[in-house]
Amino acid sequence: MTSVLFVPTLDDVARDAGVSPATVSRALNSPEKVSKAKVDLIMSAVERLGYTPNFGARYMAAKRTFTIGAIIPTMENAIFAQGIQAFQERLRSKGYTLLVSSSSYDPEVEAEQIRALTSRGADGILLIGYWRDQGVYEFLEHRRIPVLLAWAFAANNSLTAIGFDNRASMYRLCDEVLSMGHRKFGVISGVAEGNDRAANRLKGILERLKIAGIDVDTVPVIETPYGIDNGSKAFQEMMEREVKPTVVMCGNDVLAVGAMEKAREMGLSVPDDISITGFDGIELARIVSPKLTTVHVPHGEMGRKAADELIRMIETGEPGTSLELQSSVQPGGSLAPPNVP
Amino acid sequence: MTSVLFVPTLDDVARDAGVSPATVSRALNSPEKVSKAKVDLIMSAVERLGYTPNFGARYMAAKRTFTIGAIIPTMENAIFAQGIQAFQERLRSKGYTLLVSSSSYDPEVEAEQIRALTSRGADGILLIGYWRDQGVYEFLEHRRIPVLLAWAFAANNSLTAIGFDNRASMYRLCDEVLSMGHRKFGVISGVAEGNDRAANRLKGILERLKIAGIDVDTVPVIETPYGIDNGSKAFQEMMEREVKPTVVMCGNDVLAVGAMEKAREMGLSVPDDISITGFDGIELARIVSPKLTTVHVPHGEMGRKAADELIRMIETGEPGTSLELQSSVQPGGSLAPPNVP
DNA sequence: TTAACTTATGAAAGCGCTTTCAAATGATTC
DNA sequence: GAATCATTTGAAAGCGCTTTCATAAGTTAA
Repeated sequence: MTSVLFVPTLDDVARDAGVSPATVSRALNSPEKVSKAKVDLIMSAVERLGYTPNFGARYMAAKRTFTIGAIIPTMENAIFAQGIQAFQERLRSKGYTLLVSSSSYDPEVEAEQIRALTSRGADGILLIGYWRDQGVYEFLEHRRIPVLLAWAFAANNSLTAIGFDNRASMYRLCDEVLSMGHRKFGVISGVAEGNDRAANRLKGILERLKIAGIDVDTVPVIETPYGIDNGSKAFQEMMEREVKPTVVMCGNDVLAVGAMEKAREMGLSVPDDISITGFDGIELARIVSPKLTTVHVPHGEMGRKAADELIRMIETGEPGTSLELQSSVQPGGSLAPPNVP
Repeated sequence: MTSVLFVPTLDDVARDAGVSPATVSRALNSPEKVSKAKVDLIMSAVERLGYTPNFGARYMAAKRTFTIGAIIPTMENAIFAQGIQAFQERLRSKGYTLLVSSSSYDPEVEAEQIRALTSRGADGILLIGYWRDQGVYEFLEHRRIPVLLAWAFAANNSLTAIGFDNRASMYRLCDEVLSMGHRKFGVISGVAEGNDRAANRLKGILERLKIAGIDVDTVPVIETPYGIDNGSKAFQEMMEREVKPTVVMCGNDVLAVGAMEKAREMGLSVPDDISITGFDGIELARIVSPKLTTVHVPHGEMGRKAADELIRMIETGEPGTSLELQSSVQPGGSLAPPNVP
């Protein structure tokens, strides 16, 4: 039961409706320029034939596809999920389609995806964080493809970003931890190389500790890719060392939850024996017990604002305006004053 | 510092290399048809000019884009992450680009995304599960776009699928639970309407219970969207009822983990006071304590095989071959015999 | 009624690529 | 050395759309 292969084109619609292709095109893209009667006629022909525009052709003729690309480092865990979801919903409500790729934290792959997306006519692109080869930015600038960065914000950077200050956010959380009386820290960080978010979070901790008069060189820091398992492994490694910390600050919630589970497994009570903190404020952080003390990031707001701004850049051709969003410390039971034995 | 807007075309490359556009096209797409000397000449021109093909034009001329689309119900939790990651890696290794959209479990949105992806020239499409409006399949068949379904497998269905039998998998897990001696069941299912995976998992449980002589009508079933929080809420609701189950079987790991956390919060010990099971075998299931008894699904294998088969369908034009993968019960500490008081 | 605008429509060019077809070149055979 | 065949190349058509430009039709003003 194979149907006849006939994919209707705009010309077919025109013929069917008894008008010219130009009129069909206008009826579809700017109906206010076409008489009401013809619009109706054309729309019913579209319906009848099951016409869908060919975006390749549309792109060639108009250089517009109403498609926006986003490249995220990973889909493996939920750190980007909520923000991207909000981003997509907002785009959709404004008539744009979001296409997502993931780069597995590999700069080569990311560069390739960027080329793929622009070759396929993306009107604009969302990327995560700042750090990437300068050539990538030159390529995009050269092609006049609007780019917006999210999940990070740096005041003195000319690139358009809508995000939060990872360093300052972690700095404030560290404040909180210090105010509880902790002096013996451990850090489980994401891989900082090539990842400005991870690097800045780490920096935020170390800067604050230095100011607190703590010898930063003695603070154990383990870098590991985001992942629950990796958090567990890193925590175990850290607790097997000579000097044990009273608090372990983790680069994100996923690592922190891994650490918490390992602590439980090792018979350590959180927060009585050890405090643990996270970053991101994903669902997971609220659900573990005790709740994770973490940094709440306004994912939804970030996604929506990013969508609005990127569309504005695309439609006006103006340069983008960066926006810093505020994060906040989200208290949970996983952080408490250290137990002085 | 704005650079001049000059996006080189294939014609520019041809001019630069002193050959015809046809030769450039061939050098790019089937270099074996062009003399070695010219290929080198052309490649260095490509390099020098920073040429990237325009896929819109390529699609128009050749109806091929080396792009594959996948539409997954959600990115909010990790249930599809691992499989899609494997799918993407395999596609990439074969020269295809994966573009992902998420439908938020909304059939309307999914249909729209399918149209969007085909309009943009996807060579093939990956969808999750079977159930969707017949019109969608007709549309795709009519356009001759190969479709492959994953995460499900039904023997007597003509659609090509690479996945596992959700009903049978859950049936076997239920076997296991029964063999522990449980007779009082509770079920926290995903929303079954419009979701064959959720519906079949539920069916698997109820069928098995019926055979075990349990009055299925008395088994409490709560349907709720996948989400840790929702699992927690559902669990609480279930435990507040008159008759309390000794085991709660959940539609996936995310719900199960939510249930486990709520149990802990309510002061119920797992598995002493209550057993809990999941489905999927994601990282989360291994990391909670006790480990979750769940159904292990071969995500990676499924992703890779799906990529291979979809590419085969695209490149040969032949109809696809379905493949059933085997799931297995993954034992964890969350399931134990009921405590007879 | 006619001039002066507006508004609605169509003809046709062109976007950047692939591919068919024909021609040219080179290699092989008798 | 001519005939045959394989290989390499280029000219040109065409994919489905948008948009400019020109024209036709409908309004308003004089």
